[in-house]
Amino acid sequence: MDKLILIDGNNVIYRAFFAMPPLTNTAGQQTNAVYGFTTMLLRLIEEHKPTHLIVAFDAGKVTFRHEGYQEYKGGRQKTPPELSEQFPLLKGLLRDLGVPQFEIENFEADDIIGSISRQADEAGRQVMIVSGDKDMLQLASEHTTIALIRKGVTDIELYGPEQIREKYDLTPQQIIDLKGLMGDASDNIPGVPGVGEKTALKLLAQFGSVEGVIAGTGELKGKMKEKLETHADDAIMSKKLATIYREVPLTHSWEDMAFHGLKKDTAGPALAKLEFKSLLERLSLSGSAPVNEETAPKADDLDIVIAGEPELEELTAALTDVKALHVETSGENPHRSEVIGLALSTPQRHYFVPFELLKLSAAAGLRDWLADEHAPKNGYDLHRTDLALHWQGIPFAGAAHDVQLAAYLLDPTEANQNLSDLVAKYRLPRLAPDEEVFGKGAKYKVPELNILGAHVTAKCAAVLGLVPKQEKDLTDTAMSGLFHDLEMPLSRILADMEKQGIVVNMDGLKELGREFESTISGLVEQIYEIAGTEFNLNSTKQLGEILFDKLGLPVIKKTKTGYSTDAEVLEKLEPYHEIVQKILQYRTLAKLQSTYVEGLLKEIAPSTGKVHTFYRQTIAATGRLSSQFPNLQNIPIRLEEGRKIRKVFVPSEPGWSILAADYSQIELRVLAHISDDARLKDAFLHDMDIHTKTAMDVFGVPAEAVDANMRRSAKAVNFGIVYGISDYGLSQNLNITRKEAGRFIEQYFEVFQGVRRYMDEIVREARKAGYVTTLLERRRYLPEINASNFNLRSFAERTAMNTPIQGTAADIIKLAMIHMDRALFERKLKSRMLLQVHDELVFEVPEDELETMKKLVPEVMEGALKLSVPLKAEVSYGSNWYEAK
DNA sequence: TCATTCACG
DNA sequence: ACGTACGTGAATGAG
Repeated sequence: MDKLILIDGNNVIYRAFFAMPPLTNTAGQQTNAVYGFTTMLLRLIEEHKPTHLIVAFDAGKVTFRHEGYQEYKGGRQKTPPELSEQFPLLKGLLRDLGVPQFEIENFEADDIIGSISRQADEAGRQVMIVSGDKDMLQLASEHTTIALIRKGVTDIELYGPEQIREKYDLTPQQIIDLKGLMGDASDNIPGVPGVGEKTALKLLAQFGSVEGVIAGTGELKGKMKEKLETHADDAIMSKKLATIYREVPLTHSWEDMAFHGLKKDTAGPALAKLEFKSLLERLSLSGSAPVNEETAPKADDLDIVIAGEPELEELTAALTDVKALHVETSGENPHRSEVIGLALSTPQRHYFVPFELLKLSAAAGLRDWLADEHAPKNGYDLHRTDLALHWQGIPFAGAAHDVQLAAYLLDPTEANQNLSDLVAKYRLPRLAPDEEVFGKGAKYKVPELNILGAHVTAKCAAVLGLVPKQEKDLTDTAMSGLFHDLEMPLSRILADMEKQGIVVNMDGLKELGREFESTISGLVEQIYEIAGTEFNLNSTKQLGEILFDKLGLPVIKKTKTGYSTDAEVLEKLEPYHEIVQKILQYRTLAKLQSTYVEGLLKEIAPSTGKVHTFYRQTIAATGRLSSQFPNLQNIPIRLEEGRKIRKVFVPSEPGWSILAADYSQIELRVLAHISDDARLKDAFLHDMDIHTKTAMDVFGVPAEAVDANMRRSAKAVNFGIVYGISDYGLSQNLNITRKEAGRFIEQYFEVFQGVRRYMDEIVREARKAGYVTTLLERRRYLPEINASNFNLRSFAERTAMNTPIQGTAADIIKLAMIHMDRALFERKLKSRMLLQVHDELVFEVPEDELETMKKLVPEVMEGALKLSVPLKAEVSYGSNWYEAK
């Protein structure tokens, strides 16, 4: 049998507040009303075992009652702040207990209860209404009992229609008439002056209702008759005000009110947080959820201190207890960010420190803590934090657990791992997304202090909740070592490299720009002349019209939006028209000019004369880094014109050199290791030219018979193998038919059978486990590996083949960077690591360290990880990056 | 904001 | 039959 309990939340918490002694928790927050409410609630649940349960709250300042009577509830005292502070605590606790709560804008709790009970009544359901308000008695019926709270919170008296008749000799409906006559001082309902409970009951016994009394005043006499006649209207209005509105539009269903028992997993921590130890024991939850330092604080009941100068002292004393830090910064580029403020979370309290405060001498202790590498910090994107603080002159060290970085390892393909998404993923209390608080794009605006402080502390508290959960997940997925010993240490090294930056010779770059400019303008002129018209050369649409409509060149390829005009298409069109080659040249130079000359000039920091890139450690699904603002991982090298750009990257001190070292064929060496292919391993053990060797084996010819074309094909096949080969892809790359490409692949696998075995095995493994891993256990999930859609599945299969290779190579160079950083430190070398380009490390080196570094760098890189084939690193140096080739 | 193109490993 | 090579970031035009 269903049983619904409806609790008048506002009324009960109010009574609890006055009934309980002023209990406070260790943080000084008063919790007596919440405690009293909870005691009553738990008792109700135990005794009555409801299947459905609702706590209703008032919502909105103006209720429909005010529309008729301005003074309604006007006489009521303002809610004491000690009580209003406890509302969010109660609401948060109810959520964690698993008790549904309703609020409906502009209606009071009793109207919600009246309306729900009417519907339940009509459905013949058993209902119990809990309140301290006698008005509720009007809702009693055959199925509905009213539990009136008398004294304290647990002393309740049950009223059905029967009990109401016994006590008052009235029907439930007549309760309204009773109030209409006697009024209610607490609600400022006037009633009839001089009529109290006794008189009212007597009158109702005689006339039945307010209307009956008014109609029957003729039968009365003296003072009573006079009062009733002059206040007849008041009585009618009072009755109206006392009538509970039972037609509130309800959007909630019966299922929404279902109560499935206390949510043990969240109830324990929530009660522990409020320090309700006796309730914990009563529910025997204390064992399952001890007061836990890492327990996530609830977003809406944080104990927040917005620090001003006086609070800095308390905060400084609390620093040893800080479990999380969040520094709020603006903008995408951390080298140009403003620091808005920072939040610190201790298990008890959360502090928000506006940035201005951090610069005061009173904040010296806090700054020392920030700079202390032995003071561990948990946070979100601490790498960014480090940089933003650095440029404000505040050193940062001691990153221990970065939740963004951990989330990346746990699922590197999950895009946009912002804090509020992470919090939702781990089912922690909701955290407002930044856009909600700051606005997006051009509308970005820092809100007023209280909103800002609440949000930034909520982010910090979210970190606090995420850390233990992620640590467990990292351990469960065998990535704890990868996280703590590789990615976390690397993030500090990256920050150092970025702060250091690399000098760009501005004059040299401008000169290069002028050279490009003169060639470009010449080309543009010629192209317009040949085309017979001027148009926007950068518009693929306009260019397509010129080439294919006006000049009638054959359409090779189409895009979603029209003609394709990419380099591959243009190269095929070259024989048809002289304009094509000029367009290709223009494209090359325009790219260099806009991206590398103009783009790079914009990124030179005036204060340092350097470019400071930002390596992102949480973007690439394979574990590689990416580089932004500017991207220094795609500086031209393949074509001589573009390669000249590298001449402007120079050492920061006179007499120093740029030294670059790159891994030779690292991906194919990794493949040799993980596939354990005998021939491939043999080739690397003898340090052969791998593409020539592949050509020899695939075509079955001796070394001297391998011509340039054969080597080119073999090279393409090797690339294809690393990418997860398909005949179609190879045919595109080599410009041959799919059949021919297929034959190449088949021949390759005939010779390199270990590679074939690996490719089959890794796909099978991915299908079974749902993910693939690198040598260092870096993981990538491939949910589409079992898709029925051919394209999706094929893509996932190629990814399964490629990720362990590309990812292991990424692991290796990351290890090398950590070893290199350590080596430079231990040997007290002045040389600096500046850049990483996937398989290459770039340093600036003083003259007297050149010989040391020429040996040390390749040694460290080659020794980063022991494989079954040797790793090989080649070093070169010069007066700039171009010369280091 | 999306699509196209092109720079890199 | 299906119709793409793997991983990135920046500039530009179009809607």
